Amino acid sequence: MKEQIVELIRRALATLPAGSLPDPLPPIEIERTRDAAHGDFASSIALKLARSARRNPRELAQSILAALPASPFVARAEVAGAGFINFHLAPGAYTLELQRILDQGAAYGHSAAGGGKRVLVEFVSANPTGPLHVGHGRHAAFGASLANLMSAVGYAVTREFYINDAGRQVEILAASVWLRYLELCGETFAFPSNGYRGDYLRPIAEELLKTDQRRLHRPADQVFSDLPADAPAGDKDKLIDALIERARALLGAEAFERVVTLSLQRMLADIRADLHEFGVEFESWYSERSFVASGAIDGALERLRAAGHVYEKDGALWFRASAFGDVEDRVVVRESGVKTYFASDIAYHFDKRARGFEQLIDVLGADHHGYVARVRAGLVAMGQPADCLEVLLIQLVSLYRGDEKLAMGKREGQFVTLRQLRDEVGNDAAHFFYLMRSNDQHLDFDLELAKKRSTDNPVFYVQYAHARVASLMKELEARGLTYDAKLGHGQLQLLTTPQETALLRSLSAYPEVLQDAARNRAPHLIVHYLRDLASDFHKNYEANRILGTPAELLNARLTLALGLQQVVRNGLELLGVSAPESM
RNA sequence: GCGCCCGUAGCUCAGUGGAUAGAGCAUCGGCCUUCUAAGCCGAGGGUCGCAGGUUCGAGUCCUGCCGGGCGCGCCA
Repeated sequence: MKEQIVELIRRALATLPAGSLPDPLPPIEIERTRDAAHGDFASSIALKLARSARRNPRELAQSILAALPASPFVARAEVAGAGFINFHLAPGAYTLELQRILDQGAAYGHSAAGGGKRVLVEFVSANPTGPLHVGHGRHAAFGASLANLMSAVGYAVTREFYINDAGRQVEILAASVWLRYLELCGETFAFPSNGYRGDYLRPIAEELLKTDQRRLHRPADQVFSDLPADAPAGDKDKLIDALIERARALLGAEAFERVVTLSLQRMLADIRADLHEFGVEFESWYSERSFVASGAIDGALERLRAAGHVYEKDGALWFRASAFGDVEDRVVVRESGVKTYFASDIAYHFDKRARGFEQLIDVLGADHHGYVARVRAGLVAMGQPADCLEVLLIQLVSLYRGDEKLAMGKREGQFVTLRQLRDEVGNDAAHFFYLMRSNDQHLDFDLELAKKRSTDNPVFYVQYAHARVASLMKELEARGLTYDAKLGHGQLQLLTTPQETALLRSLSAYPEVLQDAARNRAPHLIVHYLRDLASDFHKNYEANRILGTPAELLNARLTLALGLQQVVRNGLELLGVSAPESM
């Protein structure tokens, strides 16, 4: 709809004398007006062109207006204010859009604007060392919805979960499981503060006891003898490293690896199940372990070395990140010869490009912001364009129960899991609430509100609009009537009340909202739109009775209701929220 | 100290450089014979943190300051 108005202006401009306008022309932009007195759409093109054309804006607007081709969609256009051109649409333009909604159904609002560009959206990528918590839930909801959005506007999207199953944390995980196993064998000791202390490891330890019986049992004094002291007096890092070494020595490398593998498998299975239950799916689960094993990291480092972007200092190998926009250089190979996580991350991001993805989107926690510049530096050093990587940082989530803020410190070990949250408020409310705010805004998640069955609760309010239409159709049937689509579509000119007009206008904005939301990586715009749309519907529902009116009006109004229902369903789908038939 | 994010109504937040800055909640006042009152109608409520600058036009862009959050490892 918007595009049609833009096209009219484009054609009008083309008829103006060539020398009077800048070349090339700036993009023609029109926007929905805030004030109905200004019509439906407004363009400030004359204001923007006035300077370079050295003409008075209003006068320029007048000549554009005069050159505007006639269109059945535009009732009238006029110059207003400082030089705006306001377009008042013919009612037929909106009813035509309503027909388009019902013709296109689930595809309404979708476009090919993305041109099939291959985009990799990486999100969640939680360490497989514990269950997902409420913060991960926001990442999951956001990443999934963003991927849906970009897919809807024509990008070829792949969702990827990067499994951090390599490195020291994995060994800490295995050591932690083994210690729980030793407890099951009757040993008692102080659990190291840097281990994974959550109860979620106990079932894995129990499984280990079943499969291996007591073969991995070693007395606690043997395990802990001559180990560094734990924090706060000692060094918790040294302790855990020594403990890992001790476990390897006492069990043998092979047995320890088995504990690693078992632990990883169980943790990952839990994460996958959790996300699946949440309705979040990934096309790609990319294992760091196998990536490391493929030699890709050495390859990347070699590439950097060949290009002269690394140097040795203090026995370590440094990447010259400061030459590519980072604030300082970064270590890629430690003095010990062990590669840093950063080295594997450079390689990983390069690998994404090598797999043919043009645009890389990382959804990360806001605490990773310091990481963005160095990863981009790595990509640029490897010959990739700086803007191929886009990092979207997600701010923290705070849980509330009404006014009471819930403590969620990981330190206290009492973090709330995504599963607990889902169990309490349900998947729909979780998705919706996670997506209500912009990603760069802290999110206050009110559990009480999310469960409410009333208008205060936005997810309920929106779903209720959908259910109300379904209920309407049921009541229609109960009264022995049927919806006559043909009659309805032919009588849309009867939709003339202020509420109907407002609803028609709002509905027609959906494709524009999708474009905006996708372009700005902002699923929350869909949430706000749906809330407003639902409000327009409820107002109309109260003001204009549908059942009991003459057949022409009845079917016209049903058509509008069904169009609303379709758009609500489409929007909720993008958010990962269900559209119930009854509530 | 350096870096990133945030600062808009009592609260939580929208607001691709456009016209008189919006929504929900909360508060106050109304509306059920009639399709779900799980709803609707109305009212009050603003120095867009402060100060400069760019622009025909700034909540939006630039600079400086103030306040809040987060991060600054040869951890991952």
